[in-house]
This record gives sequence, structure tokens and C-alpha cells, in this order.
Amino acid sequence: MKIAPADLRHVDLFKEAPIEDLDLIVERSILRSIEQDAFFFFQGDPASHAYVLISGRVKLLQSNPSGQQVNLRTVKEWEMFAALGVVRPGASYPVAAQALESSSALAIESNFMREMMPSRPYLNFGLMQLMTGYINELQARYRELATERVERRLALTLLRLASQIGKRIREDDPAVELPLTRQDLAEASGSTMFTVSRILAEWERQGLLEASRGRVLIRNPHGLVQIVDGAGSE
Amino acid sequence: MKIAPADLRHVDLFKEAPIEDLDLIVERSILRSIEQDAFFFFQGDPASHAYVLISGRVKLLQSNPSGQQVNLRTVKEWEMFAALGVVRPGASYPVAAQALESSSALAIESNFMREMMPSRPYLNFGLMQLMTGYINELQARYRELATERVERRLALTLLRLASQIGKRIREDDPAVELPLTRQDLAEASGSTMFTVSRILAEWERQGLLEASRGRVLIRNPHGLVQIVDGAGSE
DNA sequence: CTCCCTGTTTGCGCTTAAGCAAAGAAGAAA
DNA sequence: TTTCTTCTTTGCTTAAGCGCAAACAGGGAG
Repeated sequence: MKIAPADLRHVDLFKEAPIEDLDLIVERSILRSIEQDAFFFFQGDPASHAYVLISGRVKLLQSNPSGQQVNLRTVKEWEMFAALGVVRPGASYPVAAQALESSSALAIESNFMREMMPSRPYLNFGLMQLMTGYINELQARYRELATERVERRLALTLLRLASQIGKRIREDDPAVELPLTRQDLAEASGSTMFTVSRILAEWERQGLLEASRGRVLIRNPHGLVQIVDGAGSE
Repeated sequence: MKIAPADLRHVDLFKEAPIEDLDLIVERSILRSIEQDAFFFFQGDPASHAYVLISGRVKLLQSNPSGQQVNLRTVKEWEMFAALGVVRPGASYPVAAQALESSSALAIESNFMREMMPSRPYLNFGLMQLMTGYINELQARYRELATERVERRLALTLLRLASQIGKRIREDDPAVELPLTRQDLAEASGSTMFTVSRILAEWERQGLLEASRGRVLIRNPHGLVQIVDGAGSE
């Protein structure tokens, strides 16, 4: 598989890029394909590359010293990840990047990106947009984790993930599919596999979704919205 | 009180700025002084200004719909806050900024900053540095909140706050003072006033710190470090 | 000096959700 | 088909820490 430079226009950061830049980027980068559960990189590795996900789904995880993990972000095709390494030379990845399904991504050298930036304002602006968006999301999630109960957080997590990496199963159906295990959802919502399993079972009984092995199909997103803004404001 | 333009060199973002830029900034900005517990701005206000704190201490809070608050960051003199509003025209502050003690800050129009940026690479780089640092901290705190117990989180919170806004009481003494109530610490560590009060009382018994009304004096920071990496890895 | 406001402490009960164990499916591999 | 692995479910127990209520205390205002 080959990447056509013009395809990179799907990426927010490269929307406005001149085609010569995109040629350069594709030429200087390599396409890495990995299978499900494999890693693009580990937490602590030197942040040598930024990535553009071409296909598949990737989660970004951080572990604490005793090995417990949290899911900090989940990425779909034409999104960048590990882009922050571009800013500080010599930095390490603060997260690991693991494939939720077999995935391929374009690996762009951080150094190369850094060299391009001074003469290309669009890169500066684009990166800042990325970063502000990310900060806003992190702040919101931090607040949720500190102030909301598990059930509410899980509903918010499902809705967020649905919009970020969900796959519609049919054009005219709001139902959305997520390739995530109970454990993944626990790590994304700040809970445990057991609790997630129980809550999903209850929601399945209510017809809001269908949960199967390694997969959740959200049948009725609006029902989750109601849980979010019903179950706490009374 | 007047700000001398050269004083702005204390600010990371302006370390490398030419003096003409600093003149411009001071000229175009206003100094706002507010008393303890007052706000520089509220969550949801249009993000019209970025701030440089000149004196005092400020906390950045986010509230959820039912009014519970979390403390997202705490700022000391010569640090910037609300700098992200510069990136997206028309954005709103996602947080409120409240003074922990009477404080004054230089309010710089976001629009003005934005106009300066294209021709001043140091601003771009500086802002990105700020943002990456902030993202790394947020990610770490998110992970802590999701995976660590209250006692550990509170120790980490105290250590972090000590290094960020702590005041040494004497040159040769590691003891550090924080102008925070139990409630503040609860909002910073993701817990409750009651629990924080109990844990601080215990640590006071152990001689690690002295807790008084609206103030914590950390006598033995190293003792907190031991709690952090003792109490979970066994 | 006294009052009053606001922050703090502490006992107590209670809920949430974590955590363990063990059994149960769903696929994949053989 | 049978086996194996991995993910999931569910009952049960327990601990952490939340949250109420009520008493307490520091320190500024008058």
C-alpha cells in the first residue's frame, strides 16, 4: 500500500499544506503496519516520530509504576498522534500507542517536522489547534473523573468514543460500533472491568446497546445522553 | 504600581523577546489587581485576554453542571494563564480564575497577541512549550486520579503544589508554605474536605507538616515523597 | 473584649464500587 | 470436532472514602 501525498489533506494539520510539502513528507516518512494488540511505540521510548494513522484504530495508554493503565486518547484514521514530540527535541513518549485493530500509520521524523515548522506558519497554527483541543478534552475528562459517578462517566466515555472512533453500521442508522473490550472501557472511564460489565449488562437490558466480546454496538446514543443529563441534575 | 517592560523577561514566554515587543505589550495591556477570593474571569466568559500574574497566587477552576469544582492549575507570579484563548478567536474560558491571595496580573488582549504571533516565532515556540508542559501534567494527574488512592494523590498534590506555588519560609529550610484551605486541596486532589482534613491531621501527628486555617506548612517534603513511593509499590 | 463568620474537626453511618473467585461463552487453533 | 485461550459474567465480601451533623476554633470587625 502506498500513500498518495494528496491524501494527507484528510489530516487537519495538512489541510492547507502546499502539495510540495506533502510530497516531501511522504517521501521522508515510512508506513508502518502492525497487527491488533501490537504497539507503535512504548511509554518512555524516545519521541523520534510523529504519526498519522492511515487505517485502523489506536489507543494511547499511560501506565503508573505498578502497571495499572489508563486510556488517554483513542485515534482513528487521518488523525495524528505523538505529535507533541515535535515540540521538544529529545523528549520521550509519555504514553504507549497500541492497535485496537490491525492498523497502519505514516511515521514522520520529529526532527524533520521540527525543521519544517519555522518556515511554515500553517504547521504552527495547526499544531496549536490540535493541542488546545486536546487540553480542553483532558480538562473536561479530569473534571468528570473527579466529580462524576462511574455510571455517568461510562456514558460520557461511550458517547465521546462513539464520536471519535465509532463506525456507523448503516448510513441511515445512528447505531455506532466500538472495537473495545470491557477492560478498554474501564481504562477509558476510570473504573474496573467488573463494574463496566455490570453497567453494560443493565443498559443492554434496557435496549440501549448490544455488548459482545471485544465490541460494543451503541443502538441508542440518545438514551445515553439522557442518562448523562438525567442522572445527576435532579 | 507600574510594570517595567524588562520585568516581563521573568516570564518564560517572553524570555527571548526584543524589548520593543515588551514595550508594546505593556503599553497595550492593563494591570488588574483583585483581592483574595475575587475572580479575574469566570468559566464561560469570552476569552478576551491572556494574563501574566505579577503578584499573588491564582487558582484555575472548572465546575460541572451541578456546581462541583476541580482545581486544574495553580499559578504564581510571572506565570501566564488563560494563554490558550490566544489560539482560537472567539473561544470562551473553559475555567474560572480565582485569587488565593490578593493578586495583580497584566491583562493582554488575546487579539493583540494573535496579531503579534505570525511575525514572531519565539511566541509560537513559547506557547507550544507551555502547552506541551501543561498537557504532560494533565495526563499525569488524570492517571493519578484514575489509579491512585486518596492518600497517595494528596501527597502528590502537595508536592506538586509546593514546587509550583510554595513559598520557602527560610532560605536554608526545606519547609514550604501553601495558602490553601482543606477545600482547595480537596478540589486539587479529587477528594473531599473531610477526607483531606483527616489525612492532614494524621500527617501532622507524624510531624510531616503543620496545618492551620487556610494554610499548610510542609515541614518535611521528603516524608511525603516516601509516602508516595512507599505506599503502593509493596 | 466579645461577637461572628468562616473554615476545620470528628464521630458515625452508609453507599459505591473495587476486588476476588469461579463459572460461563466465544472464537481461534489444531 | 475438540481443545485452549481469552474475555466476560455474576455472586459475594469488603474497604475506602463520602457526606451529614454537630461541635469547635481562629481571627478579624466592631
